Amino acid sequence: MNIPSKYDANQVEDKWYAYWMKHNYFHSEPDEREPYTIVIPPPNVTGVLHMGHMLNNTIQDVLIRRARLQGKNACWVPGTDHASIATEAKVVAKLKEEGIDKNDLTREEFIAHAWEWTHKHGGIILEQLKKLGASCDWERTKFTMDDDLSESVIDVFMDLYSKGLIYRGYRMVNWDPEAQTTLSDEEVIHVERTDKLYYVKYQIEGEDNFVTIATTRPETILGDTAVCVNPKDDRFTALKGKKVIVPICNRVVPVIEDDYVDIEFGTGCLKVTPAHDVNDKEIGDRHNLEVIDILNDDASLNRYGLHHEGKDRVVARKDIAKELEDLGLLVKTEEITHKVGTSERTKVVIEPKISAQWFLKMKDLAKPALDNVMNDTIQFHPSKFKNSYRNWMENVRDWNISRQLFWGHQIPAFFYGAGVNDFVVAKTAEEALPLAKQKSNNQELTINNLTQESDVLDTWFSSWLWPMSVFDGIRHPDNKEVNYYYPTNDIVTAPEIMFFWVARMIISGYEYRGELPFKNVYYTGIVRDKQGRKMSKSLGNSPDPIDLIKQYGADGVRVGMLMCSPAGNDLPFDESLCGQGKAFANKVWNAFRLIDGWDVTDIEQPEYAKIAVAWYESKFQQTLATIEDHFGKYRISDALMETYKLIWNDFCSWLLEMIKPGYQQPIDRTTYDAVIAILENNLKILHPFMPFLTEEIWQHIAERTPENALIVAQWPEVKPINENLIKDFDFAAEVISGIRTIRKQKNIAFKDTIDLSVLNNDNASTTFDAIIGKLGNISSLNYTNEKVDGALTFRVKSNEYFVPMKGSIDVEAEISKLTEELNYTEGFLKSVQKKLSNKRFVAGAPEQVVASEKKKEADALAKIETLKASLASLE
RNA sequence: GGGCGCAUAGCUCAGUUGGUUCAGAGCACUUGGUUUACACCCAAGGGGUCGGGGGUUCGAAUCCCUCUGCGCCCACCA
Repeated sequence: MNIPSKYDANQVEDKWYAYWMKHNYFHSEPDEREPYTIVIPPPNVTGVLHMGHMLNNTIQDVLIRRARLQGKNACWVPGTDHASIATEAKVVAKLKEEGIDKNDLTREEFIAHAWEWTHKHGGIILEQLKKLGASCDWERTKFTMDDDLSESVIDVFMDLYSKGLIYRGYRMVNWDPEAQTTLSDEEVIHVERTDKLYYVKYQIEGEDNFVTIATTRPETILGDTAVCVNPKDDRFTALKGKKVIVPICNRVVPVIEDDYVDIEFGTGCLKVTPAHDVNDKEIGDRHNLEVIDILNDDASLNRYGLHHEGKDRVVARKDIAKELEDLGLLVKTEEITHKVGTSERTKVVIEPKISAQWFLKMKDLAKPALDNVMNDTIQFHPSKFKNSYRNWMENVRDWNISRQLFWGHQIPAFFYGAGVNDFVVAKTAEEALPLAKQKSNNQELTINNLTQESDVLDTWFSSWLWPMSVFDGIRHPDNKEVNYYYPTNDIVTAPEIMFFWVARMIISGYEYRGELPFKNVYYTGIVRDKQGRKMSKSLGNSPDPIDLIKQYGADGVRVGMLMCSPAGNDLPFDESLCGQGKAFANKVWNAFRLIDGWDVTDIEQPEYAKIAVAWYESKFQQTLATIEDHFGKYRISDALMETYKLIWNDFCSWLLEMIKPGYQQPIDRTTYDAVIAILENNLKILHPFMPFLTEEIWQHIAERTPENALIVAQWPEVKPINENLIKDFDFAAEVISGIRTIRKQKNIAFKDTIDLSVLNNDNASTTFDAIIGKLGNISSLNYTNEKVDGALTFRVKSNEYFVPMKGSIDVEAEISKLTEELNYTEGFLKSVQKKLSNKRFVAGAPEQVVASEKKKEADALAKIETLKASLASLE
């Protein structure tokens, strides 16, 4: 065979990905096997792969590959999200570069541009996932604006409307002046920042007296329609029933009283601007105040801004503050730290704005979604996220689902009038017309009187259906696919989108299929740099995943990412971890090269090889059980680390060293075959983590038909564990370690053989003696009944080992070593005896604990005896 | 303002119901080692009063209280 001495990851990875694709291993069709399904969290269609995607998709691929090896019908559905706001913003920016203003385009023209952009950039991210080794069923690739998925979205909208769960209302919503659309509450991020708090005097009507209010937004003064104090605040009793004059616009507004006002804050006197603050709106509603909206959609001042009309709100704020100062109405300013709502997408400060929007009533829908997470029907990993989930669900508010954008699913509603409710919900104008005639009581209506709602739906209103819609389970709830694949098994996502996405998928799942959308939710952490900062494009602290793959191989990067990513904890990413992954690939490759280079003959199997193989088989089974346990608990990092240690330490450092034939010696066929079988099992359990490397080696080991590729091999079967063998090995390993220590201390090269005598106080098994002889390069291993004079010694448990020295030994050094050990043992004995002489311990502790303490005491006593005897013989 | 979580070796983290093999792993570090797979390697070794204080218990990294320092989520205080 032609085995290269260096492992070339890039070349190997491209080769096997192409091979897997060619043989269609990733594709799934419903059959008799148990399904194992994951739907990908669809990345933004025009996005590029970042480290978060790398982590997230590596985990999904590990899970799906493992399931495939376990003989399940593994199906990983990929796809992308149209990402309404984000994509529209990109298209707007691109058009702007070309000198085109979105407002000059018709809806159809704009959407054509958006599709062009989507076709150009969409799918890049999916190609990048292939480099990572993602074994997605690419034939099933979906896009949230595919015809069938769009139709599902519209169907759901109409259904929820018919159930009375969707309504249109004139409400205070979050307005993003940059994107010029409303946002859901979840899309508003509260950011702490320091602003100025302005104290402004309002003259009391008909008096020379003033009242002072405090505000962070002096520009909104122009929209003030009242001044409010707390009725319990006796400082302001004189103000009752009076009116004040709003500065600059000189509007005369009433002084009202409301419990909402915090007596402690500012001056205890609040200006009320119902159009621009949620609380003010509520106060306004209670007191029937006029609502004066002073802003345009881009957050510049409108005609109510008077001589400030047309200025941006931020500019106007400064200018108005200046004007107030000039008027002598600005008492003072002070710094204030508070939280300001900003747009998740555009980062600009959100403007509360009253407008007519579409809402989904959430409260009743949320009920089963809450219950089934709390009772673990759907499991969260880690479970700590149940708390915040519950908190959100219990306080869930109606979901603003309309967006003033073009790119997305246009709301299927047709207006026949200007009123908030002058509409009917229908797929087409033709279907809408009779309904409109009926609802409006106007038989004269024609199709030309109908206008479709121009708003589109929130992006999440399509992704919340993803686990169902990718299997066409909305339009055809009884189709074979959805019945087979749904509910899916796992969803792997970031806690940041728990409310945006996870919660809503659970809600829609129960509403439309009456059951959970997935059984497990695995929350990944945030990928951070060494300084603990979140990796982001804007900070420029994120390595390019594709560069990493080029440098370390996809397998290396996968291992690097998983080495440090416990579920739900942030991942402090350090590129050197990828180096560790690459080193591991190299290690496995070289182990294979060693085995591959052996000359196999039909000689008899040596006893030590038989034992070594039997030991590893048990060790493998024991470790496999641990790995399965980790997987069961979604502790992927631990599963990987366990696999890593098994292969590096137990397989390479111990087993291969134990059975390795001497220089230019052949190996017997029995051992060789056993080692190949062992290697194959190792490759199987390593495959989910390092798919490329393992397939490469697998295919080198033997000629494989496509049916016998590693990717579709069978997960190792469970066999009984010989625990005595493992125990005996551990003992032998300590002996070998003791020999190595003496060699190092005395500078005895490995190639020089040594003799070893044993005083077998511990009655230790002799099973591994041949192996001790081999790995210790022992010329003769003798059992003895008495101490050996003039020898170096070490102890394992209560066994004593003697390495006779030909020349003189360093008596002083031996004495000090033994004395140190004696002192330690005596101290240890003392603490054990103290415990045993405590009556309450003996009475209170479980029997086995007491017994073990007694055993410790006896062992220590025996050890002290032998140590003393050794010392005596030296002195 | 409400809620949740974290603090264990230089770094990143395990440590399940308090008790055998409880103070661990990987990396890093120190020392030695290359004719016989791998220096992306092998071997040996050092390193922690388990954040501070108090309590419960025969016994606490583990349970309780408290303090300190971080992190996250939610929330309409101008």
